[in-house]
Amino acid sequence: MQLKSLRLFMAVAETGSFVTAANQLHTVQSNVTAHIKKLEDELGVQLIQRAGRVRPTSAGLALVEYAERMLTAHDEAVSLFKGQEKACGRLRIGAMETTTAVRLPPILAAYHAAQPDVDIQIKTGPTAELVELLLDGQVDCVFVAGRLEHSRYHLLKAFSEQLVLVGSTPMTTMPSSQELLTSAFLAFRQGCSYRQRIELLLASHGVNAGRIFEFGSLDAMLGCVAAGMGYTVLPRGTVEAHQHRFGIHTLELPSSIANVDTYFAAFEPETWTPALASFADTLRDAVVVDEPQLTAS
Amino acid sequence: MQLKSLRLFMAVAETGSFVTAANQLHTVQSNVTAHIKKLEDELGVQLIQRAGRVRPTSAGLALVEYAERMLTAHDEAVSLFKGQEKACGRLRIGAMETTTAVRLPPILAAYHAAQPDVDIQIKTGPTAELVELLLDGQVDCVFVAGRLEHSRYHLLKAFSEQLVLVGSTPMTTMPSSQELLTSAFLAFRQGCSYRQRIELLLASHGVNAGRIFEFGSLDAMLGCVAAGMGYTVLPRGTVEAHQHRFGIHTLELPSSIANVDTYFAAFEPETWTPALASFADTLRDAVVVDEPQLTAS
DNA sequence: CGTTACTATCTTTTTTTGAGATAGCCTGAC
DNA sequence: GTCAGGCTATCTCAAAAAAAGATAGTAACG
Repeated sequence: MQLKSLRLFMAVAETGSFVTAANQLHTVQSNVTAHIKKLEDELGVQLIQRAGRVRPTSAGLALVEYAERMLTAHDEAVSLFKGQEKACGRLRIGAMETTTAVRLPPILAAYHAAQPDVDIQIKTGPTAELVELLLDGQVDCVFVAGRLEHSRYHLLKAFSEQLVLVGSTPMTTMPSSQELLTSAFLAFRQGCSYRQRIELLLASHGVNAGRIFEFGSLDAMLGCVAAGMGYTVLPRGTVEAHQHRFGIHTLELPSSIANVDTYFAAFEPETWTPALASFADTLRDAVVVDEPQLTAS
Repeated sequence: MQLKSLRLFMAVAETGSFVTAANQLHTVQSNVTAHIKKLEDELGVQLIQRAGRVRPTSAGLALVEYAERMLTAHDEAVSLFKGQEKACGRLRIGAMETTTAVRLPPILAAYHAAQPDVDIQIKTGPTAELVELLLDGQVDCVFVAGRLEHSRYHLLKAFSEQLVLVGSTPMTTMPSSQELLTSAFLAFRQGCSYRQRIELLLASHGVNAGRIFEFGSLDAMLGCVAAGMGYTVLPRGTVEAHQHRFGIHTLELPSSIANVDTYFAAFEPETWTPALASFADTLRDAVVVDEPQLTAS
């Protein structure tokens, strides 16, 4: 059974004419006869009443319902990839907590305005988990800290973050090694790339990464920092966005530790759905606009 | 886009291997490659990730959902016609009020027991309307009084009915012409073949069919007869089935007027769905069992 | 009774498909 | 690091199928 045959069959059923159906679908009448005959042979039933008026038989009418389902699904699938202008379908994005909270909202808003027919799904997690999700096909693209090693990814530097040390009291200089040793550090759960920076920071001050508490959400973490539970390391933008809600203070870190690039990563563009391709476009536009501001600051 | 290609695509997506997919669908690997490549060309997207593991891309995963819908609809359509043993789908029957009330129930019960997966729909109406429904494709088969003229029908004598005169008082002989002239006759709405019998009966007694009231339902009609509103003519079996509920009495009519055959009519068997074919079988069996009883009585 | 329009059938040409063989590539083991 | 094994892409040839045209037969209409 071929979709082409079903298309012809539906045209005959609707127009009541083999010739008209042939013209509608840009072919000749003998082919319509042949296709319908083949359908009838396959199903072992006469589908079209030829004697007198040309109309679907009982069996034909029964087939119509299924043919409609098949052809509708087919048309939708095609419009998913070949629909002009407006993309549709689904876009699954993986991103870090910090990215999701601060960087993504304006981009998603712009994207949704441009492509209102796309369903957007966000999954958050640390970089390592996100990479797994992408590899596993559970998301279409991810925002991760640092370049991915695999060569078969499409990478785009999306955001440049500056990490700052976050604590509950005002800081002008780096806390002493003693202070660092006795303090707790708060980080996202295993796999968060910022966590590596914390360890790097501690190591540069000759302190072993001892007490690191893991958190699942940004709010919880900042709340605990504000409560004096310890320090954490976060992008400056993220902290600024939350600073009015928590009594927290920041300290600049040396650029070797502070600078973190967030990359947009997906497989090759040839594998992208139009929804994803359009998102990449939106992102590129947003980055171009953002970049000068970042370097200027 | 061909269903065959989608089948292969789904097999590749599920098994993660071109070779395995080829074996599953009894073909060779080069054909799988060709089909998927053609799909990818048509949609302008890479559907399968070949580098490293073979797995569907984002676009491939999006297609999977539509492919499933198409293939499911296809499978259901095929099983509609080629499903072994159990028929499925829908069976739309047209029948007269009297047939529906008395003759059909046991047959439908037997049919439903044999084919539980078939949805049964009954439309009732007078013979002329039923013929229209059948011609119009709104029902798959009908039970009508008398043979249909059109030659391209499949006919089966389903039931032999004996019409009786029904009135509110006990009768031993035919009411007088005077009585008939002053009485009303109750019949189904225009198109009911029994109505012709009433006119035939009146004509045979030299009375013009004057006052004929039309009813839409059997119950209403019998209720009015019982209330002394007038006479009607109905199959004996129908009356007997309702006699305990209404105070009505019957009189045998001359066989030339009394005998009415109810025929099962549908288009040629080649146009039948399995559900309809199975129903015809059930009906044939029921008729064979019933017939001796009818002739014996 | 003839005309017209429609479908079935036959034939030819073109296209597509299926299968086999082979080359290249990646993976995993030693 | 190298080699073997398995996997996919590509090429080729044969077979099958589809498309298009021509023709004949048939039902509807005037």
